[in-house]
Amino acid sequence: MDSPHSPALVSWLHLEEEQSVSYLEFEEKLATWLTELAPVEADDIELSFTKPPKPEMGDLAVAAFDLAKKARRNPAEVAGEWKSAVEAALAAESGLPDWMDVPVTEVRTAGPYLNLRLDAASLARRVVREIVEERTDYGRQPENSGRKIMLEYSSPNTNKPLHLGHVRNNLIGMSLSNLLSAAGHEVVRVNLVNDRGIHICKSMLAYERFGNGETPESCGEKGDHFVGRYYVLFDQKMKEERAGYAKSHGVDLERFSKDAKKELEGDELKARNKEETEFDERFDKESELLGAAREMLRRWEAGDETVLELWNRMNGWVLGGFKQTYKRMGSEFDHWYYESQTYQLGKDLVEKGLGLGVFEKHDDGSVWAKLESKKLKDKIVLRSDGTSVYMTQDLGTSVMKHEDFGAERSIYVVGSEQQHHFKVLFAILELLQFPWASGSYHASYGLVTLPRGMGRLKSREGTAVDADDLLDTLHEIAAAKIREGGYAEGDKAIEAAAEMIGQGALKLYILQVSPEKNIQFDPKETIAFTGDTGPAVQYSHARIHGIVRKGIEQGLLTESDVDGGFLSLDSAPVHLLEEDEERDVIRRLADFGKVIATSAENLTVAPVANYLLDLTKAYARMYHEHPVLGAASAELMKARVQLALCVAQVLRNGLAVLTIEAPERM
RNA sequence: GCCCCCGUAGCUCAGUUGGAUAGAGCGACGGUUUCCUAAACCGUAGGCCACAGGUUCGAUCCCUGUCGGGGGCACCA
Repeated sequence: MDSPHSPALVSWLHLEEEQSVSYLEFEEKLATWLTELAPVEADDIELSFTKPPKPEMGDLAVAAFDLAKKARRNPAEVAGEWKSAVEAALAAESGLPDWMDVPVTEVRTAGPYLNLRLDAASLARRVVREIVEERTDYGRQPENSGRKIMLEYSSPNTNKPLHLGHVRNNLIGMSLSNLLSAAGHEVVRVNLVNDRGIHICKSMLAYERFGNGETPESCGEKGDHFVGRYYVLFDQKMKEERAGYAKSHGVDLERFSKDAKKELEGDELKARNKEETEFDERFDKESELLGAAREMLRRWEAGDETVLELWNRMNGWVLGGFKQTYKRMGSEFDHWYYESQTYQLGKDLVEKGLGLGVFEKHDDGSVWAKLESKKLKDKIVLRSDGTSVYMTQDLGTSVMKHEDFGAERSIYVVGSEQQHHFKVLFAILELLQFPWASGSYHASYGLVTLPRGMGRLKSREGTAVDADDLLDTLHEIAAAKIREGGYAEGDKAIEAAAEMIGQGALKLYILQVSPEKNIQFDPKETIAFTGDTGPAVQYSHARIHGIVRKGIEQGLLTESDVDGGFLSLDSAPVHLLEEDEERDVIRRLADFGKVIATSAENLTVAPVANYLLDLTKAYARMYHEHPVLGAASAELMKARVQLALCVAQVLRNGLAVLTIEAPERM
């Protein structure tokens, strides 16, 4: 790689540059160095390291398959020559390259593989130094990508409270923002609130008719649950009306029930289904309640003041409730968009697109996007009555978002059920020739389903697992566990710990699963707190701080020893850490930056979550085998304390990406 | 009918972007406690990586097909 600096400047910068090289960059340099030594010209081959299957085989492995293929030779033979070349370079009189502050101490071949062993003491010193110097920045890449990335997530409807699906959405959105920011990008987090439409009018109408002027304050209810209750009430009243309608029209609704249909087959079933849709269509047209809701929407769009006033009041209640939940979960946004303010925007765009031939007006006045060239079905963008649809609104908002922030990439965190919508959206944006359209990306994720028989966590509204209920339940279970085990004292401390642990359990449980997969959500497993769980990671972190406290108590360490959170680099001889379990932990600590970088490239935080679980286990093994405070010498004790503190720092940094708190005591 | 995603231990999930002997947790069975928090550690059992072809020196990973599960293909959002 060419340096942008002149040779003189580089030499002047030398010391500083060397220090700022992260372990991640060290591995990259090592890879290019190896490429140059390869017995086959390999400029076009990108070497990547893997881990040998067994630790005693070495620290890094490279396969010679690609080289061998290029030279049409035997891989093992190529590896053998390669090994000789590397050994010669290591033994050269000119010494090792300046950047190689962790020397390669051994090169071995195992068939087609080249296994390298790194000097353990140097590696320990280097990794520990990097962590101690960078602390919360360890694993982060400098903010030099020059890329601004916009992330839209959460996107709630203001007619009912947040549910389990929103929880996954928020967790993915929050953690992905943190991850991309850690990878050196500038991130803008945006929430597009869906605060308008017929569903909003339903809860408004129910409130207007049956609310008797009560408010969230008057009945001590969280605003979003309050409004959600009326949304459910609307549905109930609709069902009642439907039943009455059926009766007065001589239709037996029992005929449409699942039980009744179970006995039908083929044409009979088809006929019955048709009968049902026809009935529903008729009822739809004639329903008094639905008609009133539609009328309300018309008045809303016409700017009717009483409707707008009610809408404002109820939206305020819901948003107030959402903000409480967001705050509790740690969800933050840089900017909020409201559909009520953006839903008209797309119309101008459509006008413009008509000129470009992207859209086409039909005889009935409706306007369609022509998508044949993208191998998609045409999509309506303006109804025959001139009103806009979801797609129109999203087109407008996309343009507005880009005008406001000019992000190079725009990521939409939205469930996989909307894959088709985004495929169409991006296709239209491209046809409209927005240069930034290709930077659009749908970060899709799967559903969260419950195992059957899980009624306990169903929401107050009875439709889905309510987010607040879920957080409360986890909190309570954690609190009970803490009381039982006597892990904390005082109500305040118990409550605080319970909240951290309950959320840690939930967040890690959800984030460790790859986003594209559906999650089978089993609350029991989430709050087990043992094994591969968030609390286990948090617990490791807390115990490390417990060790330091104990060390000070026992007079083995002084307050000033660990003044800055770590021991000083001089006082902790980490090169003494030679046990297998210690080396394993050090190697894992070194890998953190790579995990962050590749996870960011792949737009998923799941590997970060799994990395933390693995690090936790590796640490537990080490801790179990090798006493820290009871180490054979004071020197070794300090080295182990330092390593433990490094583990705690990396756990903390990783948990921070996942928006999980790292408690110092539990 | 067409499109997208998923299928790995009894259950819930990882799997270094195609490489060496496929890994965890839970559950089961057995062990470890005068020792820094047992919310722990160690061991045993448990696998045709859904199935069948193909590409490749090499496939859990890529391609095609079949089966199974989920989601979608609105003048709903």
